[in-house]
Amino acid sequence: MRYTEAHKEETRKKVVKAAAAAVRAKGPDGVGVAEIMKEVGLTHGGFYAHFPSKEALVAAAIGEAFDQGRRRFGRITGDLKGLEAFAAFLESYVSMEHRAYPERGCPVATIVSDLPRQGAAVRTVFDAGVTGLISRIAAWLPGDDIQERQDLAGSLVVEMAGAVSLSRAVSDEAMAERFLAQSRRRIRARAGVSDDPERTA
Amino acid sequence: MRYTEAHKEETRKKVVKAAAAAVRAKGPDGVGVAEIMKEVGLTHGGFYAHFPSKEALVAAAIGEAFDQGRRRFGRITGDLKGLEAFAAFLESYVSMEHRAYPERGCPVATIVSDLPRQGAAVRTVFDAGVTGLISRIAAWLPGDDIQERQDLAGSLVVEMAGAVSLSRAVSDEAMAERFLAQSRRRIRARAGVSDDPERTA
DNA sequence: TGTACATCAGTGAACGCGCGTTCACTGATGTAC
DNA sequence: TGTACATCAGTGAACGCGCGTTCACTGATGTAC
Repeated sequence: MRYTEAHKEETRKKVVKAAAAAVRAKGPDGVGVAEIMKEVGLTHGGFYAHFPSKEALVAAAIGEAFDQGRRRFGRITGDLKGLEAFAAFLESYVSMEHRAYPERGCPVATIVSDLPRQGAAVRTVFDAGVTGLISRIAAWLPGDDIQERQDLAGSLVVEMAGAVSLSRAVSDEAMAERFLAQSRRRIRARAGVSDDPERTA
Repeated sequence: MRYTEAHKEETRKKVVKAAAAAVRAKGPDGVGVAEIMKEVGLTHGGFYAHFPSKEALVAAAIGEAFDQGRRRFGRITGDLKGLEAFAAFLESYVSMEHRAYPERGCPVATIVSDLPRQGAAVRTVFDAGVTGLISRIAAWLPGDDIQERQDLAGSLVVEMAGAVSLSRAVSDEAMAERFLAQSRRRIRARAGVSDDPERTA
């Protein structure tokens, strides 16, 4: 079979990408190695040519999920700066759309409560992802006190991710929508975003 | 073996109680039927004399966890009323103590992200639990507009549960403590609780 | 009051299943000569 | 330029394990007579 030089790296990427979606959709313990390999068109036996263990894959997958989030929200905010960028990010994050597609959404909202049960490698990647996310948001907030911006950003992330994960946890769609709408409105107020007239309260 | 009339009911209660702790500690899919029966001093075979399936046990366990929460926070708030009761509840909920003991904590903060993967019976119980929790908090908030109080309570629960679950998800204790302290401070401000001098910002 | 039988919570072996991981093997291609 | 060998990503059978669930059985007690 012997493949070209770049082939192995490409396969690895495909596996990580598939895992990044699967981990968010079904949780780290809900996905199987065989299942992910099959999605990529391979058999499970070949897995260990790429990863030393399932845990290593889960760690890589969560890292990839955070990277996707970064790129995605870079695209969403576009050329916007400061609070306008944050407002755009917020609308897209705290939304029924985000709720509906965990497999391509923010890993924080998807797997928070799975994390305490994960191994050290996974948790390290998650810590870094959360720190990065908060720093990016802090950079959009006004004010000279960096620590204060960081702290506010942390609290905003807590409510944003909390709203999306709780909206997914309840099966009543109306309740879910209410959580999201309320959190969106209140987060906007807390961050100092001026009210958007097209939005309902 | 034949037992007294009340015996079966007592056994059932013990099983549910053990499950309520285990489900919060390890997640609904992380606990085994055999493990829980063993904790109660029985063998796994007898399980199906009490429950039709594992899912039924998980549903009962989550209901029990919400009930425990209700009793627990009734104890904590004591004779306090209105915002004072809420403030006491908040201090105890958004705390390192709560973070450290998921097995006796609020089920919302413990298993949010497991819920979308659970069956209908479990999700129904969870919906009811969340609704009850929010209503109790809404009753403590000031204002005449019931809907507005309910909405604010929802947003507060989102941040409270979000803060505790995110604080558990990160392994860095300092980061965890910061999340909790910041959320506590900002939730107090949002709910209109007057600043408590003994507390650091 | 005494005896035979019914009840049923709990036992423990067994089931089928899916999991993570291991391993001997394959075979197309790169490399050495 | 041609031939022999080494490489190694991927295959597929097999492993040990723990899971939820089933089931024939037990045996102390309640009930019928």
